[in-house]
Amino acid sequence: MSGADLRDTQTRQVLLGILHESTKPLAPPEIVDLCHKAGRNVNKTTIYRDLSALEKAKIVHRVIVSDRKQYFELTERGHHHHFICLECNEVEDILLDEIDLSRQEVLLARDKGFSVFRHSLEFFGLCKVCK
Amino acid sequence: MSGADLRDTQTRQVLLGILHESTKPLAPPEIVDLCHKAGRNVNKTTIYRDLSALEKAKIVHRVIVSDRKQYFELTERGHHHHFICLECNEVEDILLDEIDLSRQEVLLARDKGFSVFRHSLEFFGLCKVCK
DNA sequence: TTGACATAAGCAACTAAGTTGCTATTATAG
DNA sequence: CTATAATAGCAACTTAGTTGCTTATGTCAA
Repeated sequence: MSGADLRDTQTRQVLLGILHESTKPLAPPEIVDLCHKAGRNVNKTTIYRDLSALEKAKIVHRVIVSDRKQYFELTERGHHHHFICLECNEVEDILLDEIDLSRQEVLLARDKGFSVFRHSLEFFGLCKVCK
Repeated sequence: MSGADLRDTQTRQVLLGILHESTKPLAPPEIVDLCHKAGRNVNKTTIYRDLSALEKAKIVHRVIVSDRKQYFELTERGHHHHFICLECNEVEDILLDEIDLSRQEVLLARDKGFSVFRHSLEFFGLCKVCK
């Protein structure tokens, strides 16, 4: 599956279909819900394990955007940042080409001795609808 | 208490003492633990409610830095960013004076119609000890 | 095409964070 | 010192996420 050592199962087809159709990162419980709505009665354990497998295969990656929840989105969507509405908790992708934070990662490695793998930048506030 | 409409209770003294001595944001369960170690057998509900009260009074503020946990730190510490070690989960404060993300907040407001209150920037990787 | 077998899915039980309703306690103004 | 409003504690709950184990299924070789 997608070149990786993964089986092409029905659950994963549904899962990836859902992620493809989504314009924002999704939390595992949301995905479970959407699977049910799509007529596939999947167990949450499966979703967690599938997401981990897909993450390992770099098809999906983890974003930390809000309290107590992990969100996932397609890797192919590329690196970007997020806006989170504090009222409705909607997450919107944000592209900031003017800011190059990878430079900061290099500096952190040099000055602090960290190995920096990734960063995450989120803006919090109210969206058009909620404000 | 501190000008706000808050009582000066023993629990809050201990809580603020702990936050003052910490060089990194702390999660409520950690704070409960530290209270116990400091000889104050406080209930977690109290800590959650106190932190909310202190947040409302702007003495403390919430940072979202990792999966499933909320971290708190003193507001007076000023705005900064974080480095999170993926191995030991330690959080280290980071000051990046070269980057001014408040400009981005203005742009988001103008281009997207968001009211942006704050942002959060985290770098993930391995710390000196773990790598 | 079939069968073996490794991978994946499901189920149940669990951990841990965080919340809520209610009662008991305590800081503080008078 | 007392009244009372704020705070603390307790127990029960919700929800995210995990783990061990059994059952089902996709895939490869014969």
